[in-house]
Amino acid sequence: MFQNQDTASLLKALGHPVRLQIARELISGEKCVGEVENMLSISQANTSQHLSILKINGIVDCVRKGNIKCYFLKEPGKIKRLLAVLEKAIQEKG
Amino acid sequence: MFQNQDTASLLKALGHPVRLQIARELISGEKCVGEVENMLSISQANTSQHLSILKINGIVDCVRKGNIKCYFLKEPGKIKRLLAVLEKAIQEKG
DNA sequence: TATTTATATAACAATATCATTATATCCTTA
DNA sequence: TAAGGATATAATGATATTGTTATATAAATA
Repeated sequence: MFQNQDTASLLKALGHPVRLQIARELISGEKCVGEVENMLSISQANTSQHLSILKINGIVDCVRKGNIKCYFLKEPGKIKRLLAVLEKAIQEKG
Repeated sequence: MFQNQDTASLLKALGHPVRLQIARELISGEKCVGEVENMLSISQANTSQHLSILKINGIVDCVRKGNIKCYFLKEPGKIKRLLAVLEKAIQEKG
């Protein structure tokens, strides 16, 4: 059972509609907290909390730029591939 | 984008170490409840509950064979691809 | 230095998930 | 049709997750 717990944690982190959507939005490039907040129409606090979970699980990282903080996918290629596989699976299911 | 909820549900279903391990074991072929139970060393009831969650989320299906019930991956190719992508992502992370 | 803007954290109530125990159901066979 | 094996379900308590509200921190600027 190699890295089973790590893999499960990664899946779990992405297994929430808000966090999955954030990951999707970040494919097109880094976004600051306020942008994510507006795109998903959720509260500032909740946005920050979900971003924190994504960061803890190694999915995103962030960099401060003066007053704001920009979040970005740590490994965009991998996330892109993962989402592509998933989309295909889901589409063919319906 | 509207498959977002479905995709998140799929990820969530696989985002538990026991269920992820079950999915992995089923790659090599169908297994009955008792076999899964023994392989993972968890209780019968818990095994059944996790299998039920996997089934509800369209990841596995089952067929009764007399006294026993065999569970199998509904779309082995897709699960295999998904896990392959994940494994690669995890391995390169460490 | 005081104010403003952007983000993070704490506290909390509501709900969900989890594993366990006990019991029920389904199928086979005697 | 009764008994036994295999699986499912119900009930439950413990823990985790979620979103909200309120507050704190950090950086820019007045």
